[in-house]
Amino acid sequence: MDKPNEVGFVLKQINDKMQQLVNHQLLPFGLTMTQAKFLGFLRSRQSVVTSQKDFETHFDIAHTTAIGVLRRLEQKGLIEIVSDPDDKRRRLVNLLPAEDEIHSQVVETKRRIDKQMTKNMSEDQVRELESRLLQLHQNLLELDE
Amino acid sequence: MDKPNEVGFVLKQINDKMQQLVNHQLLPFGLTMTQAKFLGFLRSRQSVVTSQKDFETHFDIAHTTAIGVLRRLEQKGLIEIVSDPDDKRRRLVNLLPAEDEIHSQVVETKRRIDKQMTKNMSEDQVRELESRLLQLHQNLLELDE
DNA sequence: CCCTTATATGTAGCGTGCTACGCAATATGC
DNA sequence: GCATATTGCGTAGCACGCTACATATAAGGG
Repeated sequence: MDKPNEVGFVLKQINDKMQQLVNHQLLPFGLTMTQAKFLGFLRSRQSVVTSQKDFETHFDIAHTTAIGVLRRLEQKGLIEIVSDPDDKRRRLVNLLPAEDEIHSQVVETKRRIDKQMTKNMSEDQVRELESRLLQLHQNLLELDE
Repeated sequence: MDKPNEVGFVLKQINDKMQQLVNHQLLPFGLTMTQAKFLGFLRSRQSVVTSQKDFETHFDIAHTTAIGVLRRLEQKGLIEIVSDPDDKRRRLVNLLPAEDEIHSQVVETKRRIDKQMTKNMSEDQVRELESRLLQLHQNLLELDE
């Protein structure tokens, strides 16, 4: 019998561990990995009006997932969610000043862990890894029709 | 500003999509990806007595997570959980005959998705990818003390 | 213009990760 | 042998994925 593919197994192990570590390191800021990523995305679009839908599209998640994360960020006073007067279906998401105070530390934390993950690989190797992973992701999306 | 590391982002995208696809393909059997992995592990140890603790160790998960998954498998009549007479702290997990009936189809499903994930890579490239991922995993475990 | 369809958001409820905390049984140290 | 530490399992409760179903608004077709 041919050796079973270990890639899927390892991918999950890595993902779980990464999330666990990032969550732990973000504890001082009262944030989770997902919440930090949401804030990072929002910040990258500071000049663009952003609705809940944009989070779903960017992260490829179910809309209900986005609602939950955004609600928690709102409760922490880091964002506000307001109705769009031009399209009453849409709910727009805005950063609040409170996010400014933690932003740079959160970014630094994420950068530190990213560095550690690939610390003993050359730039070329990281690029190679990244492209293989994107390929793999593409293969999965195909199955999704 | 240097380009942020995309590896972590893509890893999560892949993992979410993989889980979603596997869960969908296992729907006919009433199983989830995690449940199928638990059954696979249990089957690989048919000659060895296996306790709940062994699942925690093998998958590197919190013991509470294992309890939940095992309980659902028990409710489906695929496994049984019994006390160890030699060490009353331990709870032993046994496969039930009902699992036999779906086993081969579940394995085939997992193999099919594994194949698809790496379909346009050579054996060498898959091995290379796997070793990079293991390295990355190791780097994360270091941070974990 | 109305009717239908598509879009954006919402609630409810589940699976699987986690932490915090507690109990009982075993192992260990003096 | 007894006190203490460790181990294995348990409950409770949270975050974040998901699906199924519902609602309101907007867009489009005739």
